[in-house]
Amino acid sequence: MQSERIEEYLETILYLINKNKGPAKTKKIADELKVSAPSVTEMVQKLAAEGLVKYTPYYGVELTEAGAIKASKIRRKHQVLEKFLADVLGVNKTDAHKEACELEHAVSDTVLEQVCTFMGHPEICPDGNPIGQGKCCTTVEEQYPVLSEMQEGSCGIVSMIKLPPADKDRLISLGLMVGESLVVKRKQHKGSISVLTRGTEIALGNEIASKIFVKPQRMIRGRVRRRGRH
Amino acid sequence: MQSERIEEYLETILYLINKNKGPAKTKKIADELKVSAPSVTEMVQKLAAEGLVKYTPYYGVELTEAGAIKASKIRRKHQVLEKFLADVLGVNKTDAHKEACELEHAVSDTVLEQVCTFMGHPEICPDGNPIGQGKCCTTVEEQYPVLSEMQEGSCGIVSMIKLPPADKDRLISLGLMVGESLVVKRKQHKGSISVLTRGTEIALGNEIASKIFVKPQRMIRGRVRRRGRH
DNA sequence: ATATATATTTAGGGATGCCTAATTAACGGA
DNA sequence: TCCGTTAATTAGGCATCCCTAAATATATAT
Repeated sequence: MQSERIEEYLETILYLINKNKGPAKTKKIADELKVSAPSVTEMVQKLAAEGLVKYTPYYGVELTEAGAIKASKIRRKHQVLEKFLADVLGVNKTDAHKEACELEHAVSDTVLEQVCTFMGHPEICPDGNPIGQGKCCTTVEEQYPVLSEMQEGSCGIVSMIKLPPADKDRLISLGLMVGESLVVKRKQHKGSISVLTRGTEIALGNEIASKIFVKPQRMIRGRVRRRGRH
Repeated sequence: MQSERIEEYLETILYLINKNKGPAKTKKIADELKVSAPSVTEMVQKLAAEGLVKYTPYYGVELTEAGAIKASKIRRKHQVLEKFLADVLGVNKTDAHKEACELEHAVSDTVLEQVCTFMGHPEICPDGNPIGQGKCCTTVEEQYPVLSEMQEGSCGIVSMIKLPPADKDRLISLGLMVGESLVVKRKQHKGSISVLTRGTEIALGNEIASKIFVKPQRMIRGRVRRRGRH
């Protein structure tokens, strides 16, 4: 497994390219990573030798296909972790960003997906940028039914809610959030649906219900096991 | 900030000392860390120079006070993270252990406490060993009231449940778990108490209620904000 | 166009943490 | 006790990633 320094450089290069809409310059990279310019030149030559960047001396650094993929992966890792730290653990934004920088290199791909799934595949990072989609995100979208398509009596666990924050908050205040188990009570006219969550029955219109992805579950003694019980 | 390699060595040395009830031998450390024996000798000399271990050539390595403290901290980090991975994210035990090995060096002290708090200051690691207490754990115990001491009408968030797993599970099935908000409805004779959680009223005996630590909260529009809403 | 400032690269080293090979110390059985 | 085996250490090197100083290329202003 290669150095986490490579990841750091790639991530920075991607960031600078996006920011300046042009090749990443040696000095900018050096400033960003708080290393000297010669260190950057050296590392960039190494990255070029590994086929991760295209390096044109005195011009700047561009990402190759392979480099861009790697960089995007790390960026996604960073964002998912930042979101997790801020939203789940309540770390403040500034710290969350810094901590995510450290963690992004230590978290495996598998665990990252599990973190993402735990949060219901969030779409926006606390820093305001959209979070890149991962395999786990598309799997949910492609393979899990939306609430409005579920049959009466079936049950499952809310896995993703693809709604704007305001709607999400409203659902949360009704007790319907990612990770929560639910049972479909009644399907009504025009796609409306009523579901049971933790003893409360909620009625949802089709526009809402068609944006809630649910992982189907078997019923266990009248109660669906909730994940994350500690 | 010093190398994460030092942390790895210290953790291993602590592990071996506990396991063999004697000084950690060079070869054992080498095997454990999958490095050569000379690498161990070298690093151990460095650790000794920094006052973290007592190193007696041909005899073995012991931890100094400072080294033991550092090692215990890392051990605790590892355990809390392992618990988190296994219980919250659902990573299998073997993987959880491996992943925790990577993460333990990247997670800051602050974030670790927040992870610990999120889980309600667990006492046992999935590996079966007891988890060392941190500052956050003792704070809860010393500063937060237990449920049985709370006044009628007061509310808060369940922060720690100091009960055996079986009792915990029973509470979970009643909807009472760490992170859940509750309102004290009625205090009854002999320390019994009834609480409202998510619309359900639960009655608890004193033995149980006196082991549930609650972080007091102000009521917000009739509903206590739940942490970790994503 | 040219002088000056800035960016970049080359040259030469240093710290860290790992390795193999060779040497030396400790241990256990005949 | 002595010898062979195993463990530990010393010696010498390598890869990674960083640095400063000096040289060179580029950009800017007059």
